[in-house]
Amino acid sequence: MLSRRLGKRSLLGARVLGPSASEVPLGASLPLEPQVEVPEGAAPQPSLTSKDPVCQEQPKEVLKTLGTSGHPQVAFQPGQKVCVWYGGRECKGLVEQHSWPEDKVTVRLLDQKLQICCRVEEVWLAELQGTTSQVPTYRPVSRNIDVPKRKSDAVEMDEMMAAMVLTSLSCSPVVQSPPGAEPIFSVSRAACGDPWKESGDVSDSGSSTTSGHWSGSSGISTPSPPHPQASPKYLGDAFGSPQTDHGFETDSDPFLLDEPAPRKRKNSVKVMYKCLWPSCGKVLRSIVGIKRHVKALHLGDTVDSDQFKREEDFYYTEMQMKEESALAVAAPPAPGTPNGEPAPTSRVTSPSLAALSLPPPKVQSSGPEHSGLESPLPSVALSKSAPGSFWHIQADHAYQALPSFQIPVSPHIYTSISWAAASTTTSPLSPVRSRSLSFSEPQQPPPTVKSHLIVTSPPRAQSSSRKARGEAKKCRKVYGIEHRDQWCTACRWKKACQRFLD
DNA sequence: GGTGCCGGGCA
DNA sequence: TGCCCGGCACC
Repeated sequence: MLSRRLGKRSLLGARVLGPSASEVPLGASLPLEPQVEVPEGAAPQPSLTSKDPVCQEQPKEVLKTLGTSGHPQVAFQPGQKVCVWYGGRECKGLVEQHSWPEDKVTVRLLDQKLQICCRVEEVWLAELQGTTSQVPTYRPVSRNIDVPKRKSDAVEMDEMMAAMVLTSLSCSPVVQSPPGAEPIFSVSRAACGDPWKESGDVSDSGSSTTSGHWSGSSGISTPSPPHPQASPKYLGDAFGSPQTDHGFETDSDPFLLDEPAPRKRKNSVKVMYKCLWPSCGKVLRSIVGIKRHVKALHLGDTVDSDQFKREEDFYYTEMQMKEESALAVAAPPAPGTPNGEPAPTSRVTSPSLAALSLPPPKVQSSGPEHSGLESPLPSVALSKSAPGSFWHIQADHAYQALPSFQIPVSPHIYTSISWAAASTTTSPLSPVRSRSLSFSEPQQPPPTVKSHLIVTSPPRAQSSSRKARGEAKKCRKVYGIEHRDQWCTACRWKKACQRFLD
């Protein structure tokens, strides 16, 4: 499960070049190979020769990124009946010529009176069709995943969004492909006619791949395209409007209306989730939202097969960004300015890492949620006025800011924080009294550990959540309600009195 | 019921 | 962050 999750969650898995079909059986997990190899190795260029004008009419549906690493091929004989993928469907034809050095087969289509030139792996014997053992190594459907037809301007958005995704992923320790890889890919894809664009309606009926989303064969393996039944709103949102498709979405997302917005009172680090779907990059604030986004927009809502369940888990990544960065993200960068790319300040987990780090939102919540008294802040330098009021000021400051370990009771006497019982018989404002502070010490283990350190600690409240009522008089009692203005700030705010600490 | 104060809302 | 208050537990 985990391995599967890791593999799926990996963005590399979203768009990687795996070995050819002969090297990896169908259904096997894809190896993590940087996508940057696309332009280098098996050239993702048309697999057909350009010498034959007919070849230039080769259907663009045919995936053009087949690996050429020499896997065994069938030797086609002239006149042999074969099947070839053409025009989005299988066509029967006769082998005209099989050029071994080029691994090309010239096939004359029977029904279209055409002669096409294609790779060996794109051709399979007609008489073997239907037998599983001889399923041709090239099945376009399994490698060229359906993508809905796009408008022409979608190409620009593709590049932009791809750059966004890649930029964010460039921080990943797993992905090390240079940032230029993705644009190269996009450009080449666009240059070669954008096979995504025209292959949207290719049926997957003949494919026996495991999930339909992932191909075990070579070539540009991409996840399944947006489901054609996805709501038009989201289709338009994701593909139609570059202005709004920077992947940033606030809680106005109707999908998120039913989930509580995370408290942003104290958390400075915000966890956001970014869709890793190619050319999407949508960023949502909640895991549920991103899952729904992936599911609804990319995987398709109506898919009910088990193989698609929780598939959306693998198409988003977790980002932790500072609050201001998150706000900056909320404002879409100007189109065409790559520097407007949201820069997660903390980290961007690769999909695989994100899988390990889930559930993420609690990661760094401990610090801000702690009360100020438990925060290991440095001593607050105080330059207060009269020594007589020093304690008062210090006490009040202790609530508003943070007390140091040694609280100056007077200019010469410091009271160390301890759990020792305080003498309540002394005058509350005596500058020489010994005082103990009952609030928790910073940088200390939980009270269970502390309790054995101080034998004389007063009985604490059994409830750890609520502080025991102190024995000392509080401002309310000392000054009375009529002199509320003389109370310490904490008392005025109905907080734990910081002037008459227990 | 009075009091202390935690938790949370609001500006 | 400062200020305020509801509500709860303790006395």
